[in-house]
Amino acid sequence: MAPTRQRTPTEIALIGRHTQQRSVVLAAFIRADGFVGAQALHAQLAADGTPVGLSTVYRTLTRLAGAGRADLVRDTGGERLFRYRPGPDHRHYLICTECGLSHPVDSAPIEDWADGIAQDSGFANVRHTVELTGVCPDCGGGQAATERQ
Amino acid sequence: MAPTRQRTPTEIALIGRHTQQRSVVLAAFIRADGFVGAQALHAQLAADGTPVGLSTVYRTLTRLAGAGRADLVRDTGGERLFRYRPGPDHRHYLICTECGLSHPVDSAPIEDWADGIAQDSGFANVRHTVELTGVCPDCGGGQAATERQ
DNA sequence: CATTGATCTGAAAATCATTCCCATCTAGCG
DNA sequence: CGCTAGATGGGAATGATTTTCAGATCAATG
Ligand SMILES: [Zn+2]
Ligand SMILES: [Zn+2]
Ligand SMILES: [Zn+2]
Ligand SMILES: [Zn+2]
Repeated sequence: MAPTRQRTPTEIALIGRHTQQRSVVLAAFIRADGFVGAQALHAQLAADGTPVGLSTVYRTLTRLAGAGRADLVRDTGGERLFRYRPGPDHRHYLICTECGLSHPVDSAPIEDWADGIAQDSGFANVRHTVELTGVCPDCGGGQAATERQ
Repeated sequence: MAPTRQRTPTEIALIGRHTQQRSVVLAAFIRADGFVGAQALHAQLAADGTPVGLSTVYRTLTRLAGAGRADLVRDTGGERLFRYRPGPDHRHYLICTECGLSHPVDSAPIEDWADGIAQDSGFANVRHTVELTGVCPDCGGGQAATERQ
């Protein structure tokens, strides 16, 4: 194997000590470029010839999410899917339930709305989760029906 | 025990055959008046002296959700929480993370926004999940900080 | 460099919600 | 009253995530 020089991504500083495994996990996570599950990432790492323990993958992703560098959703099966978030920005996605394609949406109206609710309600520390799911044009055969959960 | 005549809630017709267990589960579910997990409902039923199998509780709640008579969210631990929905209406709540108090919010702006996204994106069958959580005035001691997930 | 205490890793075991299996009931219909 | 598709329940199975903990690594220090 060629001696791959590891960079030291600044993200790692956010989540503790710098290690080989974290470098590799982070790199693969970024490369994934979309929502990935811990298990899938673990499998990918093994396939790439840089195996890392499943626990370590979980720990790394969980910490990244905690540090605000990863978005987190749950698929319908209850599995957690992570998505790398380069900056501190906050956004929402429309995700295809068939192929996983994720598509950022303009969420300014939501942010304003949520901020307004927070103000009016008297609740403290108001957070929101907004998920949009659907079937993308490539996957959906036909007519566009819009339903509400 | 007094012979409790069972009504036949119309909801049950939506999800199949009418049984004692379904009556009892549905009654407890409605009485719960807020988000409940299947396990909690199962425990409640046992405490009420009308034990029902856990599988049956799961089946009943799942079917109600399928029939559109229950809202469904996941708590941070991955557990599914159900909430009885009397009519076909659709709404969103601001839920206190401390005491569980849920507070309906005006979601018209969200609905419009989501509908707009659905239109523009070309995605079919677009659904949305919107959850607001915070600490209600009774539970929160002090100043109101608003964070974004 | 060598030392050393704090951290990290990973394989296996433990958790825990949810689903599956299947022998046994029962609602609903004639 | 029978009959049968549908329903029940308890225990086993599943599957994602977490915990455990002994040994490996890191980074700071002398
Ligand atoms: Zn798609
Ligand atoms: Zn937002
Ligand atoms: Zn409260
Ligand atoms: Zn809505």
